Amino acid sequence: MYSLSEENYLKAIFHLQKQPNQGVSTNALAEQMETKASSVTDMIKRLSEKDLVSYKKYKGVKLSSKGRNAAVQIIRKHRLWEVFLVDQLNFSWDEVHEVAEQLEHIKSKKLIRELDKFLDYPKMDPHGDPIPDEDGNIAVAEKLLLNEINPGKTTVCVGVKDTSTHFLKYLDKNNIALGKIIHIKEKEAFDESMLISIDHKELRISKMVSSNIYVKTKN
Amino acid sequence: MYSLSEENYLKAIFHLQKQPNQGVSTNALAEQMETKASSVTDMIKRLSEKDLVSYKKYKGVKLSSKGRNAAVQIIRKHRLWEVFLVDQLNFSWDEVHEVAEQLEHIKSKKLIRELDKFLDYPKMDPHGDPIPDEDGNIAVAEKLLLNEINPGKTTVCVGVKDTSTHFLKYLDKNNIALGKIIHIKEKEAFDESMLISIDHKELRISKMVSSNIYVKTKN
DNA sequence: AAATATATTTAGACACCTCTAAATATATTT
DNA sequence: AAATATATTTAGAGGTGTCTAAATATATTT
Ligand SMILES: [Mn+2]
Ligand SMILES: [Mn+2]
Ligand SMILES: [Mn+2]
Ligand SMILES: [Mn+2]
Repeated sequence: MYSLSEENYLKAIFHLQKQPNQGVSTNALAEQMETKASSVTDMIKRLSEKDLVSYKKYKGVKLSSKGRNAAVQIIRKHRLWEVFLVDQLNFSWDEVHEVAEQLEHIKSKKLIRELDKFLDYPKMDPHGDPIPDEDGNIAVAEKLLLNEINPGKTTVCVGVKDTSTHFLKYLDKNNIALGKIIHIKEKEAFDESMLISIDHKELRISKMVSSNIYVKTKN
Repeated sequence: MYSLSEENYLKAIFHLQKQPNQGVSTNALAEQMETKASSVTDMIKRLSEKDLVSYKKYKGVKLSSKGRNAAVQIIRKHRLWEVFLVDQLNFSWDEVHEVAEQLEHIKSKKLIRELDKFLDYPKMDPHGDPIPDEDGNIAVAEKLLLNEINPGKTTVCVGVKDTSTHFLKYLDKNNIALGKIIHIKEKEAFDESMLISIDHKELRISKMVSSNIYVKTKN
């Protein structure tokens, strides 16, 4: 199939292409891949050769449907493995990403199908991200960033945007987790910090924090 | 740590070095790795550079203790994953090897420790091979090849030498599996074929078969 | 519109791992 | 011991994926 490197590029392009439906820039891709722009250009040409992306010089890359499909399958595997690690192997949500980055490249249809069954067909990974189904469909959850919600509202935490160990550990320390009820008491105008309450305890969080927590407003 | 290729070479050397305690020949290694002798020589030099093997031109390679340790850890991972696939994910013993070949290269101490715990510290893989412990110790089972046993004896199947899909499927078809009681009724002198009984049913097997089944004599 | 800054590509190199063909060393026959 | 066969290494090359430095294209300022 595709090489480890190719798979990682496809995934990176997919993630970057999310918001705008236009081409992903070489520089953005270089940053995501932690490599140099020139290396990206090289790889893009190879991917283009294999019809995994469409590429016009200086205009960025877009995934072809073939490329998108490959990317989604890798993301499916990544997220299923993350569920496995947390639910079955006692990993915490800040420890899984690195290992899942490796496991997502294992090639075996049967493996991933059986893993899915074994985990009882989970819909979400430990960070609240949806798990694509076998056909590549991804459920779009109605979720908003906490910093966009007005004071007075009560919400449920349904995901995180930043999935870095640092951020996740901060959340653990402050009792913020998926499913937790977050009530917004105040929003400071000048720095957009918030006073929230979780488990009947008050907590002040910066915009940096509130803009990385996904919530669903609770009726 | 080590590259995928390096790990596969280390494992191959380990397996070939088993019987004799002398160097593994370039050609033997080339065959095992399904590659060319010249490629082997190249790689051996790199492994030697990293003190993973000792190498004298024209005299073959031996694993250093560093190399042996690396090899054993990979084998530990391979066999633990095989147990996982069979016990938890409904794989049959002839399907696991290919996937385990990939999974054995995943790098995570915690993963393998938790997997071991999750599987309740298995001692054997689905083919009856011992799983090395965390320190690299490998239990030596008392086992003999079926073709070395005399007629009249009753034995238990404890392992297989050939782990190819073909052979394992043949065994499935004939109800031969780990733990099965095998009674030896006759041994034909001229072709060393055997008449055995399993589950009260008689079966004639060739030397090719009997010399790939490990058994333990039953009292 | 020209000048400047930024983004992207190209050129040339290198590490890793593989290959074929040729050279050399070791083992086996005669 | 010489001849032959086999095993191993060396030489030279290619693919993948990366890098730095230089060239070129696009975007932003003035
Ligand atoms: Mn992840
Ligand atoms: Mn995730
Ligand atoms: Mn195996
Ligand atoms: Mn096995």
